[in-house]
Amino acid sequence: MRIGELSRRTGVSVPTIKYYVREGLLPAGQLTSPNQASYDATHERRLKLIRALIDIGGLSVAGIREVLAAIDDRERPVHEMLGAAANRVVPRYTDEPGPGIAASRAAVEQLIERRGWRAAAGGQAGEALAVALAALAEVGHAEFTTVLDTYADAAERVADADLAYVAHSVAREDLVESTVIGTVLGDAIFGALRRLAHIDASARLFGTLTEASPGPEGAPPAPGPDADTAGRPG
Amino acid sequence: MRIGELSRRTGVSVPTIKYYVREGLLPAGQLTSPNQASYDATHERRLKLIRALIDIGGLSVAGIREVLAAIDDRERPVHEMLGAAANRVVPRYTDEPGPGIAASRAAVEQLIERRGWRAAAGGQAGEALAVALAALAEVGHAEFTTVLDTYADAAERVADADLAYVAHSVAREDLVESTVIGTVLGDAIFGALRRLAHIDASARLFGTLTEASPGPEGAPPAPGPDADTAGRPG
DNA sequence: CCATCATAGATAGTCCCACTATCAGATAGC
DNA sequence: GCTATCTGATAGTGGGACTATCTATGATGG
Repeated sequence: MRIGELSRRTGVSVPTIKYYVREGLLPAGQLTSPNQASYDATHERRLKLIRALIDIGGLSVAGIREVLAAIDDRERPVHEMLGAAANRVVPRYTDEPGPGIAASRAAVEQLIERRGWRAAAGGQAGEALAVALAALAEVGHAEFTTVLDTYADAAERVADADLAYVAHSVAREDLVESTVIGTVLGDAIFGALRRLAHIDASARLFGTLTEASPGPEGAPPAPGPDADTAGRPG
Repeated sequence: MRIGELSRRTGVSVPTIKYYVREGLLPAGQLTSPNQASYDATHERRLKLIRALIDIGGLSVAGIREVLAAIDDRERPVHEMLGAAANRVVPRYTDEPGPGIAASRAAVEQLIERRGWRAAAGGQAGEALAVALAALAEVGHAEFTTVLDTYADAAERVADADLAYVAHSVAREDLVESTVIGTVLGDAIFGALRRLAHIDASARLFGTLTEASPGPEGAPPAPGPDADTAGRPG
């Protein structure tokens, strides 16, 4: 197919497709003449993946480039790739950590020890956790750590389910892609489920449905795009 | 205290503090003379909260403005606020949903029914879930829905823990703030825990520690900022 | 009391990111 | 032949989050 059809099938504009090719997210089409290229199903699939990572996962173009590089690198052994794919996805914390970070790191180490996890506390995920816990303490919610073990229980269940799902993949390429998708889109999905569960829990507590109530700007209760401006920039 | 000290205490530059005041995130200081204002502990706390929502939660300034408006609005009843605070946080999906969205919406409705959740499927959280599921189907991973119930189990546990934590708050203001913090920072914390659990699970499967292995760009295994560029833009 | 420093408030500028517009030259397919 | 479409390149746009600069004023310390 030519670029126009690829655009129609994916809903991504032709200039944007070219932009993704320039940025290295999407391989160029097969040139059939100096100014004509053909694209196939792999391009379509890749393009849909890119859009999902941007729209649902909130990843940046640079982040997607690294994720896709991990998917496409067939040299690395599978278990390394799994770690790498997960690592690609950790948000970066540029500014210097505050003073409470040492205590938070210790808490992370203890948690990992306590749960018997075979994971390095100093890795990216552990460090991200430590930074988040330190921030929590900074805003006066150090008490929140009391729920950490419940969170960890839930995370274990989710991780086991993810691994079981990923294990279905036959081809190695599928396996890594499944990991990426499970990690990135799984975050979004779990976040939505968590919010639904919050709504249910507070409904049980307070006896009212709260989700459909319009906010200050009068968000419609019906499905569809609304005026909400919170969230991760696309 | 004056603005300089506020800046020193929070690590936020003076022009940035002024910017937050302009943007309505932070109340202006109490003017003691035409060109002199004093700030107190509430400003410091609020500023730290803003930075946490930006750095850890990845919220935009516009999103934070709405979240803080919900916190500061003392008129709304508590249970509405809980829903609103959660709603503020749902990412927006601007582009038109694909053709599979109808099936995904039905799946969400069934899930809510199945779990007996008192939540509207058409609300923001439900719609976000439907969009994410539709995207999953688009990239050929419709099978992922088989783990949905496991995710929902985990989400229920997390939500119960969150509510129990929030119930500790005595003052109504604290209650809403706890909800916001729990929702936004809790997402980040759970995400990090999930990644640690992934690492552990794949270590158990493949017998290797994968987290500390350097990526393609040679990310350091030690704590501290690194070259990773993936993640939510700040 | 005066020099030096910090401050309020305002406006303009910067940098990055994710596109988007325009163009020239060439080709597809009728 | 004619028109819609394409490639490849370069430049421009709009939004977001700051950041720099400036003026006029007040605070502080010797």
